[in-house]
Amino acid sequence: MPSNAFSKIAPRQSVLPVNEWVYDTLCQLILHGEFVPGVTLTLRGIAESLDVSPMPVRESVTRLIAEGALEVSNKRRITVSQMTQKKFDELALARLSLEPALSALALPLIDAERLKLLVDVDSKLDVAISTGNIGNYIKYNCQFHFGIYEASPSPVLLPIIKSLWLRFSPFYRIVAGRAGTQTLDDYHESAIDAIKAKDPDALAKAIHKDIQEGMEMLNDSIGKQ
Amino acid sequence: MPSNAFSKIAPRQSVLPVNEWVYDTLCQLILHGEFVPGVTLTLRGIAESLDVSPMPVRESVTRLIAEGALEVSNKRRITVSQMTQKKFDELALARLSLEPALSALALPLIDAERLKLLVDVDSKLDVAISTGNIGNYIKYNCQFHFGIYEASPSPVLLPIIKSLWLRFSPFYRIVAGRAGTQTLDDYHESAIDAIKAKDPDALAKAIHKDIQEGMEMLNDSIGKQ
DNA sequence: AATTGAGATCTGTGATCACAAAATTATAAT
DNA sequence: ATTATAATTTTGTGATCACAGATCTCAATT
Repeated sequence: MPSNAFSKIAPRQSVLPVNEWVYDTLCQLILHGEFVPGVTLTLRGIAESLDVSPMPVRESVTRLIAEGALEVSNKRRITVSQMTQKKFDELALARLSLEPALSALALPLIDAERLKLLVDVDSKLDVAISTGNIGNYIKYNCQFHFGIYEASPSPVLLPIIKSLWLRFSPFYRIVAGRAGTQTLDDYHESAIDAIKAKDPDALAKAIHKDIQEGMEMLNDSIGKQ
Repeated sequence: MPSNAFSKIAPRQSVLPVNEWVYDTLCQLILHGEFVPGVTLTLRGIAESLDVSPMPVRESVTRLIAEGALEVSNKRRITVSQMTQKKFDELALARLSLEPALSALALPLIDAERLKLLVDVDSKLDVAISTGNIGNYIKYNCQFHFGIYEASPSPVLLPIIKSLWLRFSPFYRIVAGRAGTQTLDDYHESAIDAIKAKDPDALAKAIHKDIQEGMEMLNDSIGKQ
């Protein structure tokens, strides 16, 4: 029997093509930190866990490898990407270069409804911090950032930024899980203020600071995974 | 009979896995401007042109779609990505943010041999400009830039930058082909000078200017493809 | 000449099989 | 008990088939 990658996945209901549903599901699992860096996955194992045939899994995994979320090891074994100092530095550089810029582009497209959503997500994030719920912290932090970015239907920047998140999220989860939420802070307030003030530069700066603080916190833990 | 995507491809000799050979081949064709934006491709057509089975083509095309080089249209038809103003602006932003930075990172790793190669490629590029050989211009311009970037084995920045090039290269070829080489300039000299002087900031600035000039030249042609 | 529509063909997606290389387990030898 | 070796299973890759939806062909009709 093929090794099980995970279990207890919500069954497919949507009318999306199977491979897209598989891809989205795997993305969510990765972004929310459900995959441990270094763990090896198998096509048949994922297929069984998701109750689909190996074929659409193969296509999704190929995509995720292209996006750097998964890696194919030495002798063709699929693994969840591990963090290295070099990768980390480049991820930080790319995030700091692109995410503040996209925030500024997206700001004019954030309407009242989306702002409300962001405020709501941020309050849930505060709850997650104070109650020590790492899983929710990861999830709501992701939702907050992409809640801003996705206001702009960016055909280039958004997929690239998503690929950056796919790369560091597994590592993020491990580190945050070990350190606990007491080391985490919420730098999103100034971002919300900037959105309310409709000030793109201020938003870019707030996101920049948020990323920098977060990545600095992570930086000490590289190699100690 | 399936439609032929192209013809006259060098047969496979290498010992790479078939899918990687197919991927590399398609990348080169795209980067060198052999694919016309908007053209639809078919898995079976590519497979026949490359004399391989459809399976490895499928995998390669999936990768290229994930990287934005190809697109799957409205009703699942594979096409070479077309340029839009929004895409173009984001590509320019991303290139200007990442490529100068990677240049600076790579500079300390450029040895004498690589410098010699860069000088050589640049002189070939000058010949291509003066003789009006667009194809060679595209090729050597690509080789010059990646000749710098690849000095640093960057696990994150390099693949992302490659994906940026895959997205604009088909468009680049069309525009350059219509305008002719008389509108093209060679801004690589100051980059070479900066490398010789081992001055990362100067190299970053030179690459920045090179990208800016090139993208500005392209900007007027959007939508007139 | 332009339009329509039925039949044929092509295309992406998913399923299944085959296979060699790798990994795991079982067995034997010291 | 530990190591060496043989047998078995698992895994990614490639090939082939099935199929529904899209596309194309081309004659019939207006």
